[in-house]
Amino acid sequence: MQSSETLSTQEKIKAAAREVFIKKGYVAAKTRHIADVAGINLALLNYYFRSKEKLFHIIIMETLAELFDTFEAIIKNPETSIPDKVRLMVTAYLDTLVVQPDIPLFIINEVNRNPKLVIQDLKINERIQSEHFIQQWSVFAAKNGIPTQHFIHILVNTVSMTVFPFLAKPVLSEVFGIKDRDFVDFVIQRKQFIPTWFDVIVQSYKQKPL
Amino acid sequence: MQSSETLSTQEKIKAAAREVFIKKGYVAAKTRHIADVAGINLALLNYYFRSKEKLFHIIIMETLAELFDTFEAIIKNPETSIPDKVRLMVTAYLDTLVVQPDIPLFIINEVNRNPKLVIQDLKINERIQSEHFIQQWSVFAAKNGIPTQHFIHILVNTVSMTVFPFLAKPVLSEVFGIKDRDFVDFVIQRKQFIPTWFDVIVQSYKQKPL
DNA sequence: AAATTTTTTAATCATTTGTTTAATTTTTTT
DNA sequence: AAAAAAATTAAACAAATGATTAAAAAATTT
Repeated sequence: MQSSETLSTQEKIKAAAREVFIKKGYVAAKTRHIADVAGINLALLNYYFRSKEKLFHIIIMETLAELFDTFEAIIKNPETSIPDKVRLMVTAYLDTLVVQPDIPLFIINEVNRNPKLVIQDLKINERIQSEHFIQQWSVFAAKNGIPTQHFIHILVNTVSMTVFPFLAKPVLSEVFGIKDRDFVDFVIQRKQFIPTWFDVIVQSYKQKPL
Repeated sequence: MQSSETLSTQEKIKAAAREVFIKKGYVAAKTRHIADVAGINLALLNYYFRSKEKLFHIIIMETLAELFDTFEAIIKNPETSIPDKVRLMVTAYLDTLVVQPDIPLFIINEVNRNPKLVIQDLKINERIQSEHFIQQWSVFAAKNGIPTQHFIHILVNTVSMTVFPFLAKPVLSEVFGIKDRDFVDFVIQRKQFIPTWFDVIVQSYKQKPL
């Protein structure tokens, strides 16, 4: 076990690569910058990881894996209701993103740059398609009068409301004067609000179907 | 007046630059690629626009200006109610984005890369702060029991639900099998749904305040 | 038609950037 | 301690890239 001051060279490079790639994106990230941040000689990057591309692949895969681990654990839990799962999901992701606010733009950029990446190397389809969750949603939807095709809309709404503020952060900052500290408060408020809005949208189907 | 086949060299460069910058982003866009798409000699790009940076600045400013023209026109219209404005806004932007789906990621990337750009060169603050709109929202919020601080949340929700699907398009495509044609249908459905969800969220404040 | 200006082109420059090489230092094994 | 292996470094390479230059071609003005 190593202390945080005595990371191995490999670990220093990975930590620096994670920081730089997530902040700048693949194209704008430069190997010399990563080497500087890691405090190592440039050649060591290729010595340990062969190429920028290969190093990047490791970083984005680890980042995506962490996010999907959370997702998978929550939707596959047989103990929680659908609204519980939404609340857990929103809370988990907002807690993560508050301390790593650059992750959404990073992921979205790289998935757009290479869409096959997601489905090929990670086997997301298998991981997302949980029998339990599909079944649970069907029951929930039926009980609330929600048409099957609306699953994707409601899912997109929830993810949108959770993730989009991090993409729009500079706009909120410059146009609405929401500085870093205010932004954290703003996001913390949404941990409560978003699950409520989810409920409100769901309830609306019972009252008057769209 | 020139026909579309006989654009001036300047116009050909701008059209190509718009296409390439929006598709690739500033860093990944290469001047030689822009020149190729425009069908002109590379040196002409610098002859007419001095530098890649200056050309880019023109493109992003024009793109932002178009989007804000729409926004300004809608919120400053004294004839329409708040729900009307939401509906008009959602419809206008979804219609635009269906034919130019790469714009959201382009804007978000470049605003994140240089946040000052938005507030400095465009004077967005002045344009957004409409006395009429602020007044109208105050009345609307009071009538529906919406706390003042929730304005920003509800605005962010509406924009999130409208814009985010275009950022997540490859995920929807690869993970949920929503191909190009399906995506257009999906977005068209949301032209109706999002204003309804806005109403639903607003209504929820009357019934039981958060 | 001649002169002048504008536009276009091919070639080149200077810098950046990902990667490699060969030598040196450090660590591990014998 | 000697030998072998692993890690590190400085230097350099090759390709890509934004920009410039000087000459040629085209258009405009005189």
